[in-house]
Amino acid sequence: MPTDDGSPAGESGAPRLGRRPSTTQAELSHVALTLFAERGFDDTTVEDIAAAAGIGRRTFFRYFASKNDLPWGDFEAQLDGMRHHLDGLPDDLPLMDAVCAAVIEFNRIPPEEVPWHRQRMRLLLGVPALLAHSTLKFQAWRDVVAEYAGRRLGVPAGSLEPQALAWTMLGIALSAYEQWLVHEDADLTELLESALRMLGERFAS
Amino acid sequence: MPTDDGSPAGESGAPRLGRRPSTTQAELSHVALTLFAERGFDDTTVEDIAAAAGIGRRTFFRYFASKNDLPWGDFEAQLDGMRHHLDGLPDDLPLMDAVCAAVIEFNRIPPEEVPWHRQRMRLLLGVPALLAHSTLKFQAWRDVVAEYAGRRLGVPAGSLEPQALAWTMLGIALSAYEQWLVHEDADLTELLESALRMLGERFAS
DNA sequence: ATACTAATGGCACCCAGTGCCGAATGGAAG
DNA sequence: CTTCCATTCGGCACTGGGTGCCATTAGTAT
Repeated sequence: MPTDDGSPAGESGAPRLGRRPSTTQAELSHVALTLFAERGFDDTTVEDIAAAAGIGRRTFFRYFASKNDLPWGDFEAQLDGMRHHLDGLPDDLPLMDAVCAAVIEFNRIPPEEVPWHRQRMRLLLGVPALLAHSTLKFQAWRDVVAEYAGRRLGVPAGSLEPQALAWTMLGIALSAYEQWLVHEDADLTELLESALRMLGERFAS
Repeated sequence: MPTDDGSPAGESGAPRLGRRPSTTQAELSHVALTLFAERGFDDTTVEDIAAAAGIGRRTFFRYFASKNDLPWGDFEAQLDGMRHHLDGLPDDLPLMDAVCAAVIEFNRIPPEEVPWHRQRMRLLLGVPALLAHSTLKFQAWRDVVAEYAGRRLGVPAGSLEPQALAWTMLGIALSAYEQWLVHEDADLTELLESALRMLGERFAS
């Protein structure tokens, strides 16, 4: 499963042994997203993608576990980034502030990548099959938040408080994303901050 | 599509015309849940279920749009119930209190149905394929909450506030469910109240 | 050249889901 | 009882995602 291979293109020092991979996850992802934009997700078969990338259908499934994983790229790496960011926050920062900061930071995207990311998210949240599949990815995201919260609160990550907090954060982030997709000119960071602020005000009744 | 037929067994006044359905959604659902409990969801094929129910594979798909829908029963009817309950709440009840009350009411289950419901939810939240599919069902649930909140706030249901609120409520409910599934003796209503209280306290920092 | 390693991709297979269409089952009209 | 009609049933063939198996290919090391 090259899906979890950290060195897909083979730049690392290791002299490389055996036949080299003929493509990369990123390459496949790119090819696929292009096809999706042209014909739509459902009308693009795995065979189409494999053909467009010049590999066999069977080989495709060695790079991605499923067609649904294509738009996600290397999500695990991003999660590691968030974990790292959370660990670097000072302990005297209130838990909520820390988590909010992490959510905002996690979703900060460089201006030049905005159109690209928009298209990706429009797919993920707009295509039912992808939206459904995304739940499994978001579960991993929630785990990151819950583990941090659990550590800070001195309770198991699986207990109610961390879990509820993680779910809430996911909800806030996704509703901000929905707004972002609808309003072409909106700024994601501002939407996130606004949504977080709203929640605080509404609950502090 | 008998899936949205309100009178599956034919008790309504209409004299019935043409051949009568040979089974019902509820019957199929029951048969399937039994098989799932025995062999597990993934190891039970639609053909198995159809055979156990004494119908053809093709006919199965006239009662349920997908294998994933089996554990859900008539979710739409329950949503109607929640809509109705929300509409009946007094207008001077603060929005948050109203929504919290509705969430708790929606998830109140008669004691005799607890074991059954536990098994259903254990499936829905434990089997990846079902968890993914559930996102689509929860979307409808969120819409109910968001529409009420939008009406109360005088803004479109699709705007940030109602959406964020609906997401948050879903998150709270699901984290309470997770606890409920882990702790055999826990009371769902208490868990929900506890989770909602927690959120209020944490955000009122 | 040989041996070893790793990726490729064809083939057959399973399963979910769908379109098509004739057969079965009922009530109502003659 | 027969005819007509509405509705469901279910077989058949097909698409498309995903997997196990295994021979083939393309590299490195000796």
